[in-house]
Amino acid sequence: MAESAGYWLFKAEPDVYGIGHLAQEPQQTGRWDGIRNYQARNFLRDRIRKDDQLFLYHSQTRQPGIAGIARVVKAAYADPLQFDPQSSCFDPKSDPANPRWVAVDIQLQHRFENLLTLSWLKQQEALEGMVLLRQPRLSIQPVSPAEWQFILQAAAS
DNA sequence: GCCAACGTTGGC
DNA sequence: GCCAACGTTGGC
Repeated sequence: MAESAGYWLFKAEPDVYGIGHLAQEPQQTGRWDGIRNYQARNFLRDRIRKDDQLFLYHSQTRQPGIAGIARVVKAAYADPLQFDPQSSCFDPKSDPANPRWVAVDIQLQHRFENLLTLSWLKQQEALEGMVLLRQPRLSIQPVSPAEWQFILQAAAS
């Protein structure tokens, strides 16, 4: 049986690396690295596939919310930052033969004209079950097909 | 395996 | 900057 592409939400701090930075990259494609939380890592490593789609969510900013859509163009591979002693994401305990942390590459697909704000998302009955609202600190999280469709429709209108 | 101490996230 | 929620660490 063919498995349909998955839907996800990735959090970004727009001051550090947000949708604006991704838009500047060649082919609007960038590496999603620096994930250092096991639950998020497990989604990245074990569940996220090439061609899955994701919402880019801006956190740690004056107006948090969903800024646009991207697509996974390369599935999980070892995050190079974990082996770079200069990096704030350096992990001396990660074994190169069995890397602890992974990255994926994503390509920007669409930047919403208007941010779908967190306060708006919270008001939608259809989104009551969203992981974003139930587990606010998880940086990589699944989105249900119904939630995905609902948000896409709202962004288009 | 428990749990206290500490660190991080992220909305406000 | 504050603080609640949650994750990680390390002694025992």
